[in-house]
Amino acid sequence: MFNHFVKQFPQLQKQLDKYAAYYHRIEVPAKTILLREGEISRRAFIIEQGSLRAWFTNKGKDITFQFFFEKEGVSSIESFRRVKPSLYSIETVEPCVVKYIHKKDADMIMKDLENIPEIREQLNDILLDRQLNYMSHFMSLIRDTPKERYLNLIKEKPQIIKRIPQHYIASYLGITAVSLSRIRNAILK
Amino acid sequence: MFNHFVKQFPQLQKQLDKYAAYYHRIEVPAKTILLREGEISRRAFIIEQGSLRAWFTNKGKDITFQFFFEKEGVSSIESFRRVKPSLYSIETVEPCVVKYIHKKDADMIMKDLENIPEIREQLNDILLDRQLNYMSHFMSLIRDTPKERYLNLIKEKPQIIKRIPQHYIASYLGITAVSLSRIRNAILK
DNA sequence: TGCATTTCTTAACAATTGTTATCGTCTGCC
DNA sequence: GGCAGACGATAACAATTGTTAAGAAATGCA
Repeated sequence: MFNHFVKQFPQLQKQLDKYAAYYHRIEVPAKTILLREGEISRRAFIIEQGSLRAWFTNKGKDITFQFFFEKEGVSSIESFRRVKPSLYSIETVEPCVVKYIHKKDADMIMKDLENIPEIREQLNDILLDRQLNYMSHFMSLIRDTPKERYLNLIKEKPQIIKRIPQHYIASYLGITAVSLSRIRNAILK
Repeated sequence: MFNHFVKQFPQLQKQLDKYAAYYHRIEVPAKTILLREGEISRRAFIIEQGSLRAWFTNKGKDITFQFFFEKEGVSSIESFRRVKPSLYSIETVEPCVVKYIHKKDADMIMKDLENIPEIREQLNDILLDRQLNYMSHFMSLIRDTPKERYLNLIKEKPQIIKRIPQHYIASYLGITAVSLSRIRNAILK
């Protein structure tokens, strides 16, 4: 909920704005961990300014699997909704201004919103969108080579290329930083 | 909806059973295409017996990205719900007995069910489960080597290893059939 | 400005995977 | 039973990616 598709639904956004008083606003430097892997998420975030990444550790290396930018909502959804330890950390990449809401307030708001059938439908649409989003990522990973995925990223999400350090992008593509550097070199011909 | 998580929700299953009359039952041989890539999905399926795969073509090769077995629900969800051309085909792997429901009937049933808050919550849970499922697949693809993914498949989904031809499994793992054969050989030591 | 840290590139070599082709085995079916 | 097609293993070679290391370039901050 409150995820990065919210911005596509102005009507829903309007509803959420009614609850603006429940949001807290903080400014944090780069590399600030907002949620640590293994902890239970008790806050959901919206980015006002800056960028975040979601990452986890595996065999001593950290692997980034998602990036977030302005106006996007961020939470460890399974941890937030189901009150379980998060499988990953959420950390600022750039210095950020973020707003957050506590779980108890979010739950209350959701109870309100779910009584409005129209809003309910939009929330369902958001859930479906997220699912299709992950599905299409998954399909791309088994279909495309790393070079194709990188070219695709340049076309589809240029802000990632411009604003995110390359070694984070490398793990997002499923390769090493060295390999991504070689791919970039090969693209220049 | 009606997906492979339904079986985890007996109460929901009970509700769906009330509408059993809307389901049609068919027996089809192996390699029968139930939905063709590019077509609009007008039916949702439940497998009574047998196995299915979801696949698409890319550069002349076909890539399988999901398998389904008994009691699981199968549909091209974005095509079925949003009335858009499907991004992939759905095809039997083994000879199957499947039940299906027409979209107009499914829509009607959903309208009924959504009025029951308890059921609504379970449907939401199902959507969230699917999302987490794809997310965890995605994380595994950028985290693990093909060999690790294959070993994981043996442990987590042995029915895939036992019942699905190897070259389908290979594309599901994001590698070629030759490479999977080599990995199997290496595992034997 | 200057320094420490982070980020990126490149090289050399090892390991893995892709490609193409061949061959043996299995399977379903008439 | 016999046949055609599907399936899987293997070989040889090309291409890609991983690993480790070193150094250059960029960045942030005191």
